[in-house]
Amino acid sequence: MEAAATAPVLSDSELAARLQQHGVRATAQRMRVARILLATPQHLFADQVAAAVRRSGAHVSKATIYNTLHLFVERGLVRQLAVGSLQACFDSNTGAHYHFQEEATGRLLDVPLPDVEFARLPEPPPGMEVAGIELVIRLRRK
Amino acid sequence: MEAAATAPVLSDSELAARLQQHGVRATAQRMRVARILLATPQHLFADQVAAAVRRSGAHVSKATIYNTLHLFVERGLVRQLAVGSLQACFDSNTGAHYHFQEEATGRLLDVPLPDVEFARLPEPPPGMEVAGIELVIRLRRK
DNA sequence: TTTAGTGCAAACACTTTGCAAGATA
DNA sequence: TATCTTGCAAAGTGTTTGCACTAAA
Repeated sequence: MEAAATAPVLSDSELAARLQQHGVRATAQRMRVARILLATPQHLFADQVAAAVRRSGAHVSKATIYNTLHLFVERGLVRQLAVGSLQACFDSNTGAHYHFQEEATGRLLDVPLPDVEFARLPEPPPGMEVAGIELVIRLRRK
Repeated sequence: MEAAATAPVLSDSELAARLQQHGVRATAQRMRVARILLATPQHLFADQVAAAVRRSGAHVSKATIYNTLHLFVERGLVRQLAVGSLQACFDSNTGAHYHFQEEATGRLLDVPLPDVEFARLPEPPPGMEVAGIELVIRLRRK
């Protein structure tokens, strides 16, 4: 087992504190989303968040799911990714990191920042600077 | 000027040959799409292809645009990218390469393969191997 | 009591599909 | 002729919006 080191599970009060730190009021619905997405590092599509909330016994409307996810993105609680599928994917690991992606399933796995090192990177065009680097290593079954 | 080296413009007969080489029959509609997308390296959304075709004086239906683009992808004439926006982007540079992306506009620029070099890459999970590496360097105005 | 948040349904944008008509080998 | 290709319109997805209702500061 190595999960303990990489998947801290946050309690409700820790989650509420986290929302407040980011200027997000901890309403009941937002807490339900936070429990799914923020309590542990996750990569989920909006509909997966909705399904997980429903599975947990509550109902949160589609509009509120999207409102909440966008608010979380805006306040830096979550990062929005564009990977392969045409759905928006929400990543609750907000630290800098990269991804593996299984070709067959689309599933994402985190790659910690120090596992990648660049020996050379291109010069940005004049007047531009690097704002971030997105790296996806696509995987296939051997 | 350096465009000449990186943006070869293909003639109709060269385009037709290219389609045939990939087992794609060169119908009138497919040639119209090929002229837009394949004659020169491009990153275009489906609707941009449709608009460009229309602008060139012809009409090709939405269904045929999509049919053609998917056929091109399937036959390796074009690569489909998922970048930022939730639209499918079609890249007629099929060689291995990476991308710059301007944050503000979403515009893509090619980064030639040799401009990036990795000093370290993560070990794929057991049973998996690397199928490809997607790298997007996001740019902002300095 | 004033502002912020929620939920429904309708609207939207992009993509795919079914099928009849047309083009090609 | 048999097959492939096209185009229209309709249906599907995923996402966003308008607006009345509710909850919170």
